[in-house]
Amino acid sequence: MTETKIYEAYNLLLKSFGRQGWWPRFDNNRFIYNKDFKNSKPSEDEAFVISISAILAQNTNWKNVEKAVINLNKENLLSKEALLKIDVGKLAGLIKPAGYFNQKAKKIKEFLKFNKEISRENLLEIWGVGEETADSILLYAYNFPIFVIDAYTKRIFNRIGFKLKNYKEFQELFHKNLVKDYKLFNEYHALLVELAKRNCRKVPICGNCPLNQVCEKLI
DNA sequence: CCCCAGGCCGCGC
DNA sequence: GCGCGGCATGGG
Repeated sequence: MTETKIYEAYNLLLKSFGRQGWWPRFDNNRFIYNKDFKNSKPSEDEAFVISISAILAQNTNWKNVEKAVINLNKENLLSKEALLKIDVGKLAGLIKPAGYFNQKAKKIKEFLKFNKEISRENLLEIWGVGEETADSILLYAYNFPIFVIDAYTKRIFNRIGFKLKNYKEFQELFHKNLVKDYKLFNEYHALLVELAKRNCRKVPICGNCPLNQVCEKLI
């Protein structure tokens, strides 16, 4: 049964990897994972940094995102007011380590203009914010119970045996078969990212995969 | 040298 | 609506 399998996969991942503590909070010039999972709602300042880092993380290694955020922090630029004051070229130079720096500088500038109510529909109107970035902001910065789908999620669940294609289909799979609990969605997505890094890579390493008992291995 | 990374946009069809 | 090229640094 689909529902059982999705919960089972979650429990296996959690047992195997433990809590991931996403989204890491930026404090004292470094990112910290909340492994003890206090899970308090991020402050407005924290939500802003999460949102900016979600844009920087697009198709980019997280370590490079950290470098870019540290560059911004050293210039005291981790606030909407401060970022509004600098020009897009200067911003691009500071976020260089995150890659696509010209595009991302423009995307951040567009995000700074956003002044509507936080909702999926409104976030998607921002140039540079697509479905995954919008959902990441909603879930991790504002604790909306919205499941984040990324390339890893698609890869993993296609291998396990769900033959789905687009973002919407994958998201419905989780929304229809899990209780809408932001803590569950938070942890599940983070665990999937970890699985993709350790085992379910493009060329998979299946030997010690925690999901072997629920995977069809149709590779 | 290669490939990949916590995607998105603009375009052609 | 779908596929594809462009965007780009840093690590393995």
